[in-house]
Formats: sequence, structure tokens, C-alpha cells
Amino acid sequence: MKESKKSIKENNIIEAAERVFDAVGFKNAKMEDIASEAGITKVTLYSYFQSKENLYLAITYRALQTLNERYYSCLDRNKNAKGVDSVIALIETFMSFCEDNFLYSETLLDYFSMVRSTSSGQDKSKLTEATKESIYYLKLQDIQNLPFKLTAKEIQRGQEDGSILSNIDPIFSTLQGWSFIIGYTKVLNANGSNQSPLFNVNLNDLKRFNLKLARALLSNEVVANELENVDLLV
Amino acid sequence: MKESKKSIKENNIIEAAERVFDAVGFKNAKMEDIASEAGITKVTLYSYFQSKENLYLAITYRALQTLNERYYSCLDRNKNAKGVDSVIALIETFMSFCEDNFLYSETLLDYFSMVRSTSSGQDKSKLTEATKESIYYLKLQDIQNLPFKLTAKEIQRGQEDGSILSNIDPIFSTLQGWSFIIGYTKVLNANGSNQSPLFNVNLNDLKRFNLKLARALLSNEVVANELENVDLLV
Amino acid sequence: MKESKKSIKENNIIEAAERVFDAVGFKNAKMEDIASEAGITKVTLYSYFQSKENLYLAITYRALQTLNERYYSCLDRNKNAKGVDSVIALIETFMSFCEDNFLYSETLLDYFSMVRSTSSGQDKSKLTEATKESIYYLKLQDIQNLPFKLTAKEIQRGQEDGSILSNIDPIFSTLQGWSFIIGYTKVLNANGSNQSPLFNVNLNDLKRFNLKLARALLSNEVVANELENVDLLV
Amino acid sequence: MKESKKSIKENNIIEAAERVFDAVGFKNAKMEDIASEAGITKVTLYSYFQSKENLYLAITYRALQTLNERYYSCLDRNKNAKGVDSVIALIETFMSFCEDNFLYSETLLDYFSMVRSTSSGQDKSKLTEATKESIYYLKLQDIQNLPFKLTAKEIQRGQEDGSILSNIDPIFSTLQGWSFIIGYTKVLNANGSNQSPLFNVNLNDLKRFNLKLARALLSNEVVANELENVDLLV
DNA sequence: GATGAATGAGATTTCATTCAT
DNA sequence: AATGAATGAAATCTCATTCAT
Repeated sequence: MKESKKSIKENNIIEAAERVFDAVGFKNAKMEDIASEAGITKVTLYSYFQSKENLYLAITYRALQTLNERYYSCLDRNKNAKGVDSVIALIETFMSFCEDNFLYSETLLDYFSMVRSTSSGQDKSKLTEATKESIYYLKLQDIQNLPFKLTAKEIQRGQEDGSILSNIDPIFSTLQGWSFIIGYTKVLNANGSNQSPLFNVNLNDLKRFNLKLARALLSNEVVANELENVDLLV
Repeated sequence: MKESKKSIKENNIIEAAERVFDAVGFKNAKMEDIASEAGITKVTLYSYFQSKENLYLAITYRALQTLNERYYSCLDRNKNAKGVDSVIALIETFMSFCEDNFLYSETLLDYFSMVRSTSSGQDKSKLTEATKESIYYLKLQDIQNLPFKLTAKEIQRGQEDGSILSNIDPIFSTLQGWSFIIGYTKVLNANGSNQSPLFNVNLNDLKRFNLKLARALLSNEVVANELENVDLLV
Repeated sequence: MKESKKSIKENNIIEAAERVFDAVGFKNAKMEDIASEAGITKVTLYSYFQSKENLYLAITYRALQTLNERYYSCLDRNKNAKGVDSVIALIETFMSFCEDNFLYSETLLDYFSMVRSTSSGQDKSKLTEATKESIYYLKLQDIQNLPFKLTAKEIQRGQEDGSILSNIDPIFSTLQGWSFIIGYTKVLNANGSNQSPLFNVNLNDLKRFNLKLARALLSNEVVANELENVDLLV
Repeated sequence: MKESKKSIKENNIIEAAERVFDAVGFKNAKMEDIASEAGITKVTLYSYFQSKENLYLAITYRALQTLNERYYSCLDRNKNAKGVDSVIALIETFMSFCEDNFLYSETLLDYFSMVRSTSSGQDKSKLTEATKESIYYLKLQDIQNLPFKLTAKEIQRGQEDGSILSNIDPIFSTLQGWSFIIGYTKVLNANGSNQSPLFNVNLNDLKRFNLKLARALLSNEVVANELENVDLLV
């Protein structure tokens, strides 16, 4: 089978799996059902994806790829904009991505929970065999830091064009933004959509607030100064 | 068996389960292993906890109870402090709690992911039967909003004592703080501990920054004004 | 479960398997069907016998044990008879055993085909993994030579009591008898029963002839002399 | 493709299959491996032989054809010899054939085990579909009795030329000889070769003894008389 | 006729969970 | 309440066999 054809088939399967996982969750999803949703047999399914976990990681990989693509196209759209605008747009892109794709956002969060700092040689006892053998687990490691790095680079660009405060640490700020996004997404996912209110709060307001906050932290000298002087006392 | 005795045994089991889940994760943990870690047989284990998920929810319940206790004792410690200090202390309490208890923080995040707004009558298709039948699932629903409510009340107290800006919405701010905490915790858990740096960032700095930020957002008029005027442009 | 109980259950399973194998043959027999014939589930079946081949070898072991028992009781019946009579009775016992138990005789023949001289360290490439791991494969090796040895010993007894010619080699004669038995059994099994004639030959006549021949070879000096003088010319 | 070309290819495949079956046995042999041993693909293999069993029966057919050819050439060599010599030569031919071709002898024995008296209308439940549909299964039925018949005819010739006792039944004796051969072969195959001793017996001695015995049974009046008078007592 | 992909049947395994004693 | 055995659901694997191109 030509690569392209094989790839199409893989895509079909992944999409079928996404529908099933989205509908009933990982645990309840049966390989049999995923296969029949994809219009193939279980064995064929296994010939493409060697385990249920591998299939889940394939979806995770797709999620991250999709996110990365959105990042790149966002960067492209903002290549002439100021750095700070681009950074905010990236954060907004991530948030929107999570709003639009419950499954994707969950897979990404699951993934980041799982890796537990792959940089260091930590104990892998929590990884299942299937995960360790998954080709997608490897592939994910190659691109997992991409959104992070792209954001950090954009912050630097902002510092160069003067739109972002020069005394902030790009890495730190990226991590800070990352934690905003995850926090927002988790709250969002615990809710269902940003249309339905959680405790009477419209989650869209939460998003907007986070974005404003991010912008201020990146570029507002007054805010920066004030923060500098906050006394923690803890 | 007297209640107390039974309760002691339940505790032993839960603690054994915590050790096992902590070591190998939920998926890899076997009921058999948990039973033998607790020094009992599988069937006895089942007589106490009717399913693996129920056991996990029992731990989750314990996690939330523990968190709530820490909240209460934090409130007690700060009953004479200003509202804003108390709120910041609560946030710090939650963060520290997550730092100290990887398993507890994961169970809580899992739980909040799972409930997906129990307030509204959403589809429960992703809940397993075991979860629906779990007594701890019910018990959790009774206390799940407690930390949230306590925080909101403390913000109101802060507004009354003048330490917190009067024009902020306590519910909104609580949710905002909640998302900070979750974001921080997820980043933390993806790392391992706040001692080891992630991308060269000391996570303790991230924590301190978040706390400062929270304090500023609650009480700093200048920051509030600046934020008010941020133009999003997104 | 007490040993006895476990043993009873194992027996039930083996008997169920015998019925199924007898009815449809090894290849066509499904573990599922054997399980349900035994009134248990597949998994339980597997907990007793780890593979289909192991189950088959268990039947083989039973076949050999049964044969051995018949040998012992035959020896007991003939303990006061002359050696030659005992030897002929043993051969007749084996033949009858094969007549009565098509499955058993096939399993034994399969087994002896398979072992290919376990005495020497031959290549085991034809053995499946399941066979190599079978406990019954090991157990069979312990008793596989028993009927052979018992026969040889009985020939010696016959030589001592004068009922068997002193110049024959017990081992050689045993092997010779063995090949008679196998030859008869194979012809028999290719037929179905010794009641239905094969090429118009009543197989019972073949059996009687073989027994007569064996007796003559063991004890008839005239025949021995004649054979001695046969010129092969081949 | 011309018939001859097709036939050559078929031969190649059969020979490849023989190598594989010989090396690892029927059960362990994979069609994939046979195909690649033959330098073709699995599908091509299937276009020539419709099933694994059919392929095995093709080998069986070849075995029987080869045996038959050897019988004919043996007959030819002995067309001027006395009947008894010819019969003994036939038996020796069969035995040597089995010595030389482990796989062939096994296929033949498997085949004769399988047919279970095709003369009568027995239940075919143990035959697989693949066997029933095999063209070689049909072809085998046409020639399966040939060695048997040729032997019987040769015995008759011996009776006519006076070299074989007139009062024996050719069919019965042929069957008797057949069972000798099978018995010898099975013992042989359980051993490996007639060079290596089984229980210290040189299998070549067993062969020679069987041949002598056959000759005596066919032509020696003294032996016949003695046998006549053997008392079975069983 | 050749090829790579797919199918179908059934063996085997793993566990959470339940039963019987 | 404790124990060993059994169950049921689903994952996974192995191959002979078939399909589509």
C-alpha cells in the first residue's frame, strides 16, 4: 500500500477511535467497537495500532500536532504583529483549541501528567508496557516541547521589538502562561463548555481575564512594578 | 466488629491502596496487590470497598477531606488576620497540599475532570457503573465545593475588612484562583517536585509568583485599574 | 481446594475433553466447547490446563497411566502363570486397550511419534512451546518406558521358569512385540473397529495371529530354529 | 503457462514444503515460511495449493506415488524371481522407503490413520473441510490400495510358482505384512534412524528379523504347522 | 499471476469481580 | 469475615485463508 493510502487509512481509524473515545471514554471503549466504527476488523485495527494505549497515544500525537499547526498558523498570522500580540494570540489559540476539542485537551493533559519530566531519567514504573512500546510515545517526546519553545521565542521577539518588558524571563513567563492555560482548561473541562456557567461565572469571562492578565504581565510596567513590591508574608 | 475497629481496618486498606496507586498508578495497580499490601485477601478488600474505582474514590474523598481540614485549620490560623492574607494563605495551603501529595492532587484533578458540572443534568455516559454506585462518589459531591465556598467567603470577609477590593466578584476570583492552583499543580505534577527545575525554572518561583499575583489581583487598585484598561484585540 | 477435589475436577475436565476430542478430533475441538462440555468457563479451563496441547498431553498421560494400570493388573492376574503366558497376556492387554480406546491409542501413538528418542538430546524444533512447557510432557517421560520394561522383565521371568527360550534377548523381543502391537493398532485404527473387516479380513483374526506368532517366537524351539536358518537374500 | 512449466513450479513448491514440514512439523509450519522457502508469495502458494492440508496431502500423494514407483521397479527387478522373494523384496522396499523418508512415512501413516476405512460409509466428522475438498485426497483414494494389491498379487504368484504356501490367504498375509511394516516404521520414527539404537537394539536387526519372519510365514511349512498348533489360552 | 492488506476463527491472557465454603 | 476457585469481559495474538489491485 502506498504511504499515502496507508496514511489515509490510519487517519480513518484514528478518527473512528476519537468518536468512540469521545462518546464513552477510554476505559469503556472497546477495540471491537472502534474497529467496527472504522469499518474494519479487530485484527486489522491491531495491525495498524498495536494496543489500545498506542491508539490513544496516536490520538494524543494528533492532538499535539494539531495544536502545533494552529500555533504555526497563528504565528504566521501574527508575523508582522508585535511580539506581545503574537504571544497573547498563541495563548488564546491554545485555550480555544481546548474549548473546541475536549478529547484532545484531555489527551494532552493526560500525556503531560504521564511524562513527568522525561528530561530526567525518572522511574518508568507507572508507564504500562504498551506505552513504553508505543511508537507515538516516542514521537510525542520529539514534539512535546514545541508549543512551549515557540511561545518562548515569541516572547523574545516581543522583547526585541519592545512590546514585551525586557526584564522578564521568557522561559518563566512561558511556563506561567502554560499554567494559566492548563488551569483554565481543567476548569473548563470540569464544566463542559465555556457557554454554560460554572458557579454563575461565564467561563468566557475567565478566559478573557486570563488573557488580559497575561498581556499585562508581559507588557505593563506599572503592573510589573506593583507585583515586584507585593509582600508575600507567607 | 465495633465501628472504630472497622474504621481502623478501612484506614489501613486505604493507606495500602495509596502506596500502591502512588507507586504504579491506577491502571497498573492490581486489587490483588493492594490486598496483599494491606495484609488481607482480595475478597476482604472487596467487602470493604466494592470496586477498584470505589477505592480510588475513597482515596479521593480522603484527599478532599484532608484538604478541607487544612483549609479549616488555615482559616483558624488566620481568623484574626486580614481577609486578603487569609485568602492567599488558603491558596498557598492548596498548593502546598498538592506539592506534598502527588497522589491526592491527581485524585482531586481526576475527580474534578470527571464530574463535569454535576450541577447540570449532563450525560453520565462516561461514568462507569462502579462510579455511579460508589458511596464515595456521593459523599464527594457533598463536600466538593467546600474549599471553593470557603475561599469565596473569605474573599467577602476581605472585602468587608477593606483588605480586598470591593468591586471584584468573590466567585469569579475564587474560580480564577482555582485555575491558578490547578495550573500550578499540573505543571508541578508533570515535573515531579518543585525542587527539580522544569526548563530551568524553579517551580517554587512559579508558586511565589502566582501567590503574589493573586494578592495583587485581590487588593492592588493600581493593578486592577491597569487590567481594566488592557485592550485585548483578540 | 483439597487435592482430592482438585483432582476430581481435573478428571472431569479431562473426561469432557476426551469426549470432545473423540468426537471431532484435536484440530476441530474448541477450548470453548471443551469448557462448556465440562460445565466450566474457558478461563477456568485454562487455569487447570494451560494450553490445548497440554490438555491433549494430559489425556495422553491418562492413556499411558491407564495402560500401565492394565499392565499391572494383568501381571497380577498372571503372577502365578508361566512367564510366556504373562507376556502374551500383556500384549493382548495392549491390543485390547487400543481396541477399546481409539482416542487413547491415537494419543499414545502421537506421543511416541513426537518424542523421537528422548534419551538422546535431539533437536526439539518440532516441539511447540506449549508442549515444552507442559507438565504432562515431563510426567509422560517418567512413565513412558514402563510397559516396555514390565514386558522385558516378564520375558526374563519366563526364561527363568523355562517357559521362554533362553537364547532370546528380552529387550529385542519386547521391541519386536511392541512393533507388532503398533502395527496391529494402526491397521485397526485405519479401520474403525476389529468387528468391521478390512479387505475382507476380520481384524480379530489378525490379532489372534499376532498373538500366536508372539507365543511361538518366545517359546517354540522349532520355529526359532527355522527362523535361524531363513536365508534373507535381500 | 504450459503444463510442464506449471508442473515444475508445483514441484518446487512441494519440495519447499517438504523441507519445511520436515524441519518443524506440520503444526509449526507456516504457509508464509513455505512460500518464502519456495521463493514465492503466500497468495501464489495458495493459487497452487488451496490449503495447508491440501499441500500436506499433495506431499502424501507424492509419497505414495514414490512408494508405488519403488514397488513397480522392485517388481520389475524380481519379475523372474520366485514369488516369495518378490514379496519379501516388496516389504523390504517399503521399510527402506520409510527409513529414507521420515516425512513421507509419517504422511502415509497419517493418511492411513485418517481414512479410517473409506470403503465403508463412516462418519467424516473428523475430516476437515479442507481435506474433503482436496483434490489430492481424491487422488490418494485412487492409489491408496495399490501397494496392498500388488503385494497380494505377488503372493498369489508365489503360490502359483510353489514358493509360497498354498493354504495362506494372500489378503490376510498382505495385511499381516503391512502391520509388520507399520510397526517397524513407527518404532523407527520414534527413534530417529535405524543406525541409532533404541534400548540397545540395533533397529536394523529388527528389520532383518521382521523380514526373516515374513519369509518363514510365507514359505516355511514347519513354522506354519507349529503356528497352527499354538494354543492361545487368552 | 503476483502483491500487500484484510479477514475470521480461535487460542491465550489479564483482571476486576463474584461465588461457595 | 476469610479463603481459594470461578466467572465474565475484553485485550491481544497467531495464522490460515481471502480480497483488491
